[in-house]
Amino acid sequence: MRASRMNLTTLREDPAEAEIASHRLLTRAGFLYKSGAGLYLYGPLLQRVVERIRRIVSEEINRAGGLEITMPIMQEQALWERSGRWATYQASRTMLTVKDRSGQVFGLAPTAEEVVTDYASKVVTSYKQLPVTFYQQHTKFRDEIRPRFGLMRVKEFIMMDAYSFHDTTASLDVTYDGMRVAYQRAFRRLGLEAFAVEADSGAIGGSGSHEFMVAAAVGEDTILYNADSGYAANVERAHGRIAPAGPWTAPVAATLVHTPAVGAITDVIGFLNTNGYADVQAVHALKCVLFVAKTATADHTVAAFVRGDRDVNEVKLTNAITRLLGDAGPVLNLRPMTPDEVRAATGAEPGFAGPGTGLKVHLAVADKLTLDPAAPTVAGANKTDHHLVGFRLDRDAGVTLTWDDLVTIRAGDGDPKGTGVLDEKRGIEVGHIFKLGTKYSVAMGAEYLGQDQKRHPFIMGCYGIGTSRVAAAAVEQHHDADGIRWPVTIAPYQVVIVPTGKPGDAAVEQAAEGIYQELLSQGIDVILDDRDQKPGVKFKDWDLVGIPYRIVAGRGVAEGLVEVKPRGGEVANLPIAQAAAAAAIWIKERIAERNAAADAVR
RNA sequence: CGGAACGUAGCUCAGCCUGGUAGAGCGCUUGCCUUGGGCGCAAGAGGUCGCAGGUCCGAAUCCUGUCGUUCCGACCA
Repeated sequence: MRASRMNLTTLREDPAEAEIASHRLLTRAGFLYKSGAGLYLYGPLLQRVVERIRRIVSEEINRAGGLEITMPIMQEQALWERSGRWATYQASRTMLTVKDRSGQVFGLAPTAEEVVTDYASKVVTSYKQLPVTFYQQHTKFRDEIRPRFGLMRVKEFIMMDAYSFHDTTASLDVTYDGMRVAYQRAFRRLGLEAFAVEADSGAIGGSGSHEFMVAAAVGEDTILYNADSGYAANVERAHGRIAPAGPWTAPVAATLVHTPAVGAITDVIGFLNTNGYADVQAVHALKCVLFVAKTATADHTVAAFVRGDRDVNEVKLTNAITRLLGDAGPVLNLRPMTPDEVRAATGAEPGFAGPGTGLKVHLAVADKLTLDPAAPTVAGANKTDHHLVGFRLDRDAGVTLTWDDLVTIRAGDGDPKGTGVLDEKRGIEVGHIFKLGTKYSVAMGAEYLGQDQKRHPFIMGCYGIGTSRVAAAAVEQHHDADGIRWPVTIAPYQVVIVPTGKPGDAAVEQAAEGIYQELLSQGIDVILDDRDQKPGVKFKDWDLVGIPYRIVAGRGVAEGLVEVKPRGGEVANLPIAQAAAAAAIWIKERIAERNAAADAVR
């Protein structure tokens, strides 16, 4: 490709709304154009990057046995009602809908379990066809509350979504592990350092779920991990060991104490320390957080209790409530109570809620890891400006408690698998694998005929990779002060040739053209920068765009030399005749490294 | 959903408080100069100031509404 024909448009200044490197650089280098909030046009360069990502992902899913298909983006409401997900997606308002001329309502695919399950139920009729995996890489829609960070969180994006069908859980386990390997191979070929973490699988079915994370400070997920034991989990599901609270000098019976205008636990403890309870600490307090959990049929008021120094994990709480509700669930939405709702539930100003008498909620859940029912605590008294000191859950509770896992694990907590301590980092979720079980097949009546001559619902797995998000994650992981440093496997072009020198310098132009033609003939994706620009402009542009390898034909040409330079690497001078071969070899070596890394995946 | 800010040239922004009919830098076009890190010289094109009302002799500027964008927040008691 000749640069004069590429419609290359680079910006010298950062776009005003870009907060993270990938958004900033992709916009400045002309890969990305914002069409609306959370809506982006992929420019010619990004199109090539996405195409390469797509190809590598497809190759790996194919290798794992996947069959590529294309499913409709517009999906009938009736189909989604068969799985029961129409209501949940309407409640959470994450699905965009459209109407056709007759008024029929369609959802725009956020995922495609319903469509593919319906398909499988029609075309997969015998156990002899199992296992089978269908997948696509297609546009998805999510009505995000807040799209942001450029390509990272958008309303419309490209996702690889795969769905596997099985007759046994053992078969699902095999495919699930095969997909894990395929993902890891794909990410290594794509040049991403991704790692698998245990993920929340929701309270409904699902015997396992892992997310694939790219470590990045701008990531929206928090991961707890221990490099020694290999434990890694999303904070939404992470387990840990937490040191128990030590003893303190508590009154024998729960004692009502006037704690004027101190609602927050640290303030309450500080107040008590100077008013007769010198050794009580936040770990001895009982934190009560009030929520409203919405299900399809009702709003349930919920009180959640954790130790005073810890936080409630809303994902864990949602799952706990769903387990508690059973058939009355699932929880579609969980939100903190408004101050007015808190007053109604406790009869007190916010800040003084507790599990004693006077608390009026439908459900009360206590954290089993951090709370000891027999230990004395400090709890809100459900009376403005008052706490109960020496309160015991086993003796003084005014509500019926359910014990479950609610606490948010944090750095410094013990590794649940061993003796080490957990650390914390941020990650970008680029993939997710999930054992679905029979949730969709049972709901939708998707069955096959087994060897036993009986009908059985499919056992399913589903798997996703954020194809377009991978491009953004790659930039987050590979950039420097000058611009993007694309991994060779996904770079829009692999080599750029920059002729410099006086216009009409025939020797320079011939050298550049010769190298260009030679690389083209070798199938290398190469750019010849034939623009009438000063060298500085050209160098800046290609560093920004992130082409991995650069050949400069300039003042050395008189001595028969050109310069070669990998992006971010050292300059070397080579005879003109050797430049193309050197570039081709360098490219092939980098690709071979990626493939070797992929082959090393266990 | 709640709150705040912003919307002026392709981009980044100034002008608005104190109304008088629009500016800078970059980019773009043309010509000259020539070419090793975006910064040589000159000339030029380009905006009914998001949209709709209102006030006024006069509105980018003041008022109201509306649309859009961005950021923050949604209560851990």
